Amino acid sequence: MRISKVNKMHNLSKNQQIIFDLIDKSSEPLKAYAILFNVQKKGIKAPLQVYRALDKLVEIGKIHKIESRNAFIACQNSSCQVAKATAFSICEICEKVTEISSAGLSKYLANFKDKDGMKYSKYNLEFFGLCKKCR
Amino acid sequence: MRISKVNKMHNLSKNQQIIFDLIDKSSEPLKAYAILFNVQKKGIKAPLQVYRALDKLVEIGKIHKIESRNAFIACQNSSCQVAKATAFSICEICEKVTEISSAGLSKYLANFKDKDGMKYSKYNLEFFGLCKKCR
DNA sequence: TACACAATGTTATAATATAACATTAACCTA
DNA sequence: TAGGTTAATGTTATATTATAACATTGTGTA
Repeated sequence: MRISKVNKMHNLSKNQQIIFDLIDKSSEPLKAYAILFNVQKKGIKAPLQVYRALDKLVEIGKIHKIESRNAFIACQNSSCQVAKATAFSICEICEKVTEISSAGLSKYLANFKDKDGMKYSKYNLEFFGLCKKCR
Repeated sequence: MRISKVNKMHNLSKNQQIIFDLIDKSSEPLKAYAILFNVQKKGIKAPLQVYRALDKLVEIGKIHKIESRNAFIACQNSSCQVAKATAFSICEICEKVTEISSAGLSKYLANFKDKDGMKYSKYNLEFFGLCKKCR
């Protein structure tokens, strides 16, 4: 069965798949050079190969970048197709990161208008605090 | 009149003041090495001098870091003493950044609880879209 | 004065990310 | 299925962002 253009799946390329698998099975966000180190045995030798795969994976929403940490985490939200509305909680002690999926929050932010009545197409929110274990 | 310990003002040091002034008069967020270039004539020669001043200024809430851009902007919100609750709008074309001060938004986020009932002490929110001019 | 702490100065280096260019693979369509 | 198009890859070099380590100086206060 052919995949139609409209519903086109994001079939990952070789490098993209290797890097996604690594991030997906990681229990914590991974940094680009940690990824590089881990995939060198699979033939990915250069930073640029990693960054290109990361860029694509972010673009299609399979992973997200935690901006305050320069690290990447797999999308936890099965319905998230594009990286356009993301929220995370970050523990300042153990650095555990969790993707927040709250219908209320995302609705509130998607509808938020600034003073000029401006709405935004995209957002990223990072909460900081202490996780249950670290309190 | 002496300044009491409790109400201590943040008297900026020489380097902190130089760097704050530069950021404060800038119409756009500044990157660390752009700052370095600009203050070399004032005797600040090394990246570390810049980063140390930036760290302190962020800590006391005089400036904020725009995480997605690795750039720094002066706090627009006169009541903001600490960098614990920040929100910005970022134009994806002209890169104009504005600090959002919305009582509704900050109240909503300050009171936001995740699925486990967890509240957070701090957050950073970045909205992306097109500014008035760029639409 | 002298103690404590914050800030500075300096050199070196670590960590994060992109430029530029050549090549190969995958996909579509005529 | 040939040929054009785009995405992905490989590779070397380099740009950008940030911190380590250590010595010194300034500042407030007991």
